[in-house]
Amino acid sequence: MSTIRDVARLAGVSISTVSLTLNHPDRVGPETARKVAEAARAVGYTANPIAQSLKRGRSRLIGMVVSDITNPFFSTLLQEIERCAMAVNYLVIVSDTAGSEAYERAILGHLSGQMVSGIILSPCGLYTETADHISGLNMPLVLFDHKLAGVHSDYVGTDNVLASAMLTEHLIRLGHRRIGYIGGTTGLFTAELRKRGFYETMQANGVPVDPDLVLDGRYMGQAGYEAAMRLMTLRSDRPTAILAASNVMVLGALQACNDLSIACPDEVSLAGIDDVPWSNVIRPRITMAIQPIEDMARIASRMLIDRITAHGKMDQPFRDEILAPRLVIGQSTRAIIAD
Amino acid sequence: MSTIRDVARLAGVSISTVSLTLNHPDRVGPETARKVAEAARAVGYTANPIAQSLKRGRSRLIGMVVSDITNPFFSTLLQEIERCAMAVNYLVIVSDTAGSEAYERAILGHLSGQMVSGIILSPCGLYTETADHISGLNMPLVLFDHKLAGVHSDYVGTDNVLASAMLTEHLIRLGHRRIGYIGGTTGLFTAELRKRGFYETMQANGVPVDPDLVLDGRYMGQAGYEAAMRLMTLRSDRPTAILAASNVMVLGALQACNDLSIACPDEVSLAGIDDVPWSNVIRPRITMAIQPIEDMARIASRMLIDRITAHGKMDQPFRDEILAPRLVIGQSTRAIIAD
DNA sequence: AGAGACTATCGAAACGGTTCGATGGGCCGA
DNA sequence: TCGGCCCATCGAACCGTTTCGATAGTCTCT
Repeated sequence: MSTIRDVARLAGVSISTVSLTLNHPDRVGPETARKVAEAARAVGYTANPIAQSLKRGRSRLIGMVVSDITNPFFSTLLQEIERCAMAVNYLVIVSDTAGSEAYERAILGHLSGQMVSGIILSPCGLYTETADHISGLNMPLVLFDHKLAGVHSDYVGTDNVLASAMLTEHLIRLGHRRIGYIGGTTGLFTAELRKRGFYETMQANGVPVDPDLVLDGRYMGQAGYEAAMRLMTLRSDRPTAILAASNVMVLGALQACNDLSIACPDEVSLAGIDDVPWSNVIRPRITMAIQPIEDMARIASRMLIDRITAHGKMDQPFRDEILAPRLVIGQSTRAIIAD
Repeated sequence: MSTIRDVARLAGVSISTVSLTLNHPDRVGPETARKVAEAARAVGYTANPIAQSLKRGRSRLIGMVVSDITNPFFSTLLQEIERCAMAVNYLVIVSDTAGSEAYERAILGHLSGQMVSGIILSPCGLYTETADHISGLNMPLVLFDHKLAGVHSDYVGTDNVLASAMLTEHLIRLGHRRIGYIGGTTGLFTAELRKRGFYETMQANGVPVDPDLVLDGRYMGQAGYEAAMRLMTLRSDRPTAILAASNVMVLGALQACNDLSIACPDEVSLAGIDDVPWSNVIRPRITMAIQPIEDMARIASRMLIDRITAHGKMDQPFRDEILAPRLVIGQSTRAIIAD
């Protein structure tokens, strides 16, 4: 690999002039600029990013930290981020915390060690005390999906209360009154909001919530399956509909119903938040409140890039961007025949 | 952030001694080692990875390049790689080429600029002439899924011929003779092998292949959908079974059948290579030749890490690791009733 | 006791850039 | 014609490490 020295020698100027030419073209003479450009091309020069990072104190890398990259919600996010980042010559380091808060802290440490220019984080924990560890990183940060109390940063998410409210309303309109709820990890930002949407809508419609029908599915397919199993095998009367707080949990619930030979939607209605991969070939087609993931990803990338390029002027106020989910009615929910 | 100088000052030794202590503990006196360790802990020292990279000529990063990170096949790969990498203190840069060969070359250039220690690449192109560009990178490289002629490196993949042969055999045993084939991108490594498995098995069983029934689905869901549409609306007698060379294409085909109100498996049998996301809630359950992706990912990671740590001793012969796919029979294929 | 081998430590030179302050030449107005 | 200013260019310091060669000091063997 050729270095800046090679270019300087060939162009007959000093290395500082070469650097100047490359970084601030307006501050060198036209003749010099030409010579340098030519020499650079001749030796096939590209600045060494590592050396630049060392000197500048940050690299052309951005970090993305999520809890499960296998979830299409996040892999789509990654795809979009990577596209946006590459467009401005950044590479993306991604890390999957598998839901471990300790791992997440370690990763964030590593990323800041690599002097990444910014981070997109979809946090996985409750963060009673880790919040300041995160703000202590002191670099452009965009929170995604989950918001953290005590962390000042940009944020992109959907209206979680609205998402579950829409689905709950839909189920109630179909005549359901015994509605089971499989929630996300208790205490988690989105989980609490979604649960609130459920409770509020039930209450607003005068439908009582049976506490026995509200379970924690920890945002995991397996736990969703188990929760649905529990709900559908209740001794007393089981629910006529189940609302699950995430895509993997609703699929787990569907699986449970299949295994129990309980027909959906004939015997139980199923609905969930988030899009489901390959939703159009899953039978029955699930009724969902879809998060506009592509838009969210694009906005998050934009926000981060803006923060990075505006670094130094950190005075700009932080923004919350909250998008509305879209209700898509499938065949997994239907009106109750008799009471 | 504290530097090696802070440690040296506090420990009362030179910076080279600190470096020596940290990198070659056996070559310093026990007393010095203690002092340095203590000082390092006191100031909370962590070596700056960027500076190390610059000096050492490579970073603790590894690159992963795939054609579609949204495909669960690749996101699972990523998850596994990231786990293995973190275990030995490497971070992973991932890039999605969206199937563009030019983009892929650009990415590889960027990665080598970042001095990554190694790359896992699942190439997307035909590479008539790009092969040497890749070998020119001259760094540990593991090829995944697709093998490249002319590139000497480790390789992990499944037995592609076997995969399609198993499925073809299965269909023939069920009595199918008019079997449609939706292949991957023509010319691509895996696509050609899979097609070969199909042809060979047909021939071995004395079943003629109708060229009109063999289409190119370019490994994409949409193209798979269109190909299936074409097959199922043929004027002359349409196939009684379709074999698709990838997960997304078989789902596209299923979608096409649904849209045409052609019942699967009653009117047409469907089978495909690769696991399908959420296969257990897709109705009918697809008959598949599943690649053992977790194993493949683990092996690929292992290979790469081994290469990296053994760098310098590049004399070790390159290995091909070819795993057998597993045939999983679902409800999407069934015996033909009458001829 | 002194030569030679070995050990522990150190100073200095890289790695490949960026950037600050200095330098000198050309141009302006007085 | 001369002082002051601006502009283009340059040298040197620095970012935080690693590593090579040098330098003492210690030990061993004759």
